[in-house]
Amino acid sequence: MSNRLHPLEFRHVTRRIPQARDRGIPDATVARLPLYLRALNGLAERGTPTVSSEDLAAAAGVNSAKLRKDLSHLGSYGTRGVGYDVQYLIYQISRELGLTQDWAVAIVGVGNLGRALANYGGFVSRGFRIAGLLDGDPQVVGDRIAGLTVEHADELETVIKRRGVSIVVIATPASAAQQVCDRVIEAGVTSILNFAPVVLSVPDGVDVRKVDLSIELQILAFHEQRKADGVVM
Amino acid sequence: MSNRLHPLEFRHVTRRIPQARDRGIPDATVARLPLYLRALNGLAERGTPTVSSEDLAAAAGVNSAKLRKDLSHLGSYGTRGVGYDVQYLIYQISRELGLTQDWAVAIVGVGNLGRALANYGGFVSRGFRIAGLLDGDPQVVGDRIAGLTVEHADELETVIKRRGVSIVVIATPASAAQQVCDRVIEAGVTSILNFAPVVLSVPDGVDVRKVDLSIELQILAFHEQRKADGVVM
DNA sequence: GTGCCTTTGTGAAGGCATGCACAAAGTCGG
DNA sequence: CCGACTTTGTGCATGCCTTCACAAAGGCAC
Repeated sequence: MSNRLHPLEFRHVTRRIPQARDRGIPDATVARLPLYLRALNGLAERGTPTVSSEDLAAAAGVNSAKLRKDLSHLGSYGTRGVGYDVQYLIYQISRELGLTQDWAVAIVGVGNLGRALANYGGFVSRGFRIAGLLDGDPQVVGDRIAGLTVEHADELETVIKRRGVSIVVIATPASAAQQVCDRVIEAGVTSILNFAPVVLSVPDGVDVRKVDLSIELQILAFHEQRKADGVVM
Repeated sequence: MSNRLHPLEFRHVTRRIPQARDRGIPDATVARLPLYLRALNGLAERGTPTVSSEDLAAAAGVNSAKLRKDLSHLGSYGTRGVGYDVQYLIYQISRELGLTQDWAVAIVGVGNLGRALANYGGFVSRGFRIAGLLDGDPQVVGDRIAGLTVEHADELETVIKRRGVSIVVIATPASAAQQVCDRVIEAGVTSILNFAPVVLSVPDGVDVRKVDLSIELQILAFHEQRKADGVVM
């Protein structure tokens, strides 16, 4: 028996690596940029011309040093003694996040959640255009939702290729999710937002983000129980 | 990701206190427990009696060492050479998360998202009971959704107190969220799941978790843009 | 131009999470 | 009852993230 490293032990290392070759922005930072963007848009609406890291941090609910470090990854866009120009920073963050371009999104699965997503204003207002709604249920196909007609899931590949869809939202039941996932990847999609309560298995190079509504509630329940147990708060 | 401190409050640290007979389970672990639970339920349905950390980790999509370390925080529930008893582990994790008790949840805001949440099966099946649906729009009040009648938001305090609601889901427009938040806290609620795109300001001792659908899309767009820019993957 | 005041950008330290590697512990066939 | 085998639980090293603290930079008043 060898006590050296097994040469084949990198099966589980296939995870996406944040790797710093270019301007490698830390994942934690990327996840907060949308937060800053939202706060900035709020300030812009009120006509605020500039904002300090302290104030912006408060509006976004983070520590100001963290905010400054996050922004420093994008470049040096602040002015010492003054703060950040709101409009300019909005543009820079948007550009970094890729929101200055138009993204075509398809939603697969038009149940309650799919409908809610289709009608959700937060997408359209940020450069995401819903280019297709698809469902496997003939009962639902043909419905008009948010200005779009629901198409049959058979059309998935066609819709993706014809309309240049690059991001797919999976809002199907758990049982259909992996199959849909495989098909959209086969059709060339490499970014997936998954609402189905399953772990999707995907090849390298494909990004999957998962939103699980019940997990959040379970985490809350954990903390709520802690409080009730008489733990010193 | 969690109840963050307000930037101006970090002098008097009232942070989560790990002391007290220290069963202090790391936040990162708590966030994964629901994942393990789901994987275990899948195994239980197929009648699997025991599972190794390797297999369970694969089903949950995590590293097996991480899984073992996570579980070790709950206690020593595995058997060396064999693995974990599926049913027993389900029970232990459920208990730790507080899912063995019944949680009354109220959903405020019955738009598209609120309706989707009310109909979402993942809640009920995990010990969460929807005890109230409320909305400020008289047009919506009286609608029957998921077996419940929508009540007017004026009833918020009454509903919370009479029905023992301990977790509130805010699915209102951004403009109403803070007001709803203040009211439910005043009524004694200390756990809030917020879908409105605003940073809620709450006193210490109140847990807020936030789900923002558009943030996830923006993070995907960031990575998608990176790929398109010809970055080496 | 000078000096003061504000605020950024970042070096450094500490904390937390991750994943490897292995000893300890338990099973199982014979 | 024993020895081989499997798998857990964990010490440890590593790296990322957060936060503090401060020097450097720029604005502004005069």
